[in-house]
Amino acid sequence: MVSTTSEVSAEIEIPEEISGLRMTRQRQEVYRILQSERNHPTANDVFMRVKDRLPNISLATVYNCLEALVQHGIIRQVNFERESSRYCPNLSEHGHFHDEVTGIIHDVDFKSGVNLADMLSLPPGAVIDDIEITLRGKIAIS
Amino acid sequence: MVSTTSEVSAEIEIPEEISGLRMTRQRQEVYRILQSERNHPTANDVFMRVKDRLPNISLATVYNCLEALVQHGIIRQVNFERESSRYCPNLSEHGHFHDEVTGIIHDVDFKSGVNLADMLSLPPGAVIDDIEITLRGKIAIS
DNA sequence: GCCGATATCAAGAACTATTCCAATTATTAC
DNA sequence: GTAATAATTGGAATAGTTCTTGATATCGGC
Repeated sequence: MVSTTSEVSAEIEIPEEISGLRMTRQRQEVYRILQSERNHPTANDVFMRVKDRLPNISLATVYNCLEALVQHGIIRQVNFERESSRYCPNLSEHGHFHDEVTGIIHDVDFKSGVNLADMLSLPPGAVIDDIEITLRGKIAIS
Repeated sequence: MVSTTSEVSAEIEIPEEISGLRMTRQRQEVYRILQSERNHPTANDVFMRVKDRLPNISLATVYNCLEALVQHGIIRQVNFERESSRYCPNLSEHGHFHDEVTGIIHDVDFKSGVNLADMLSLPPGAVIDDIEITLRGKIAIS
């Protein structure tokens, strides 16, 4: 049994397997939290929230689950400076704006037609596998 | 006495104070290493190299020096994933290309006339203080 | 040049995020 | 149902960095 309609609000159905990864109960719940709270939580944030539903889960398992989900391309791991890693279910290519005042992290999409690699003087022969863009700043009061 | 011409090759003259920071012997030597070896070394790399000239320096002092230099805008701290921080004397706005095969980090300049913020759908009112661009990939054999 | 105030340094302990390990439990394939 | 495999747990271990404390060096005023 995966879930019933009698459970808490906004239930998200998660299949038993995603891109070859067996979705155990723990992985489902970890994934569900990332889906419902798009706050870019840390492993510890996820751990504290997932305990409501799986009181016996360990932090190591949360790390394992997050790693498995990242490895299978189901979520993304995001790092700011040397702070704790954060996790993000938004798979579209995007950057992150880190509000220095509130600490909130906003996803930032590229405007259509933008190809970032064209803007850069890359070393000759460079083949890009991944791009990461992080902005830090404030949001002016309007 | 800061240095003499009899010392090792490619001596770099460093003033006694840079942007309000007192340049102690330790800070000078740390800075000198960053200037002469543009490898984006880690704190530990710097520590090992600086011991040639200051055998009694401690790792904590290297961290302190690097922090002071970063805080005064004399060098930049660069982070990849959650690896050790690396340090970089290149103050011009630039990104980093991380070669996954060799581990070498290449500075990547923006092509002239590019304003990155224009390419992004930022949250309304966002004021950017800092942009960080990291690319990961390989360099194709030519 | 001397003296108190301040800044820096050194050494090691402490801290934190993360990973590793060994034992247990769950799941799958047959 | 059983053996093989994979996942989970809890605690120990690790690595990078920061903190603490006492010693040392530097600065500003006299």
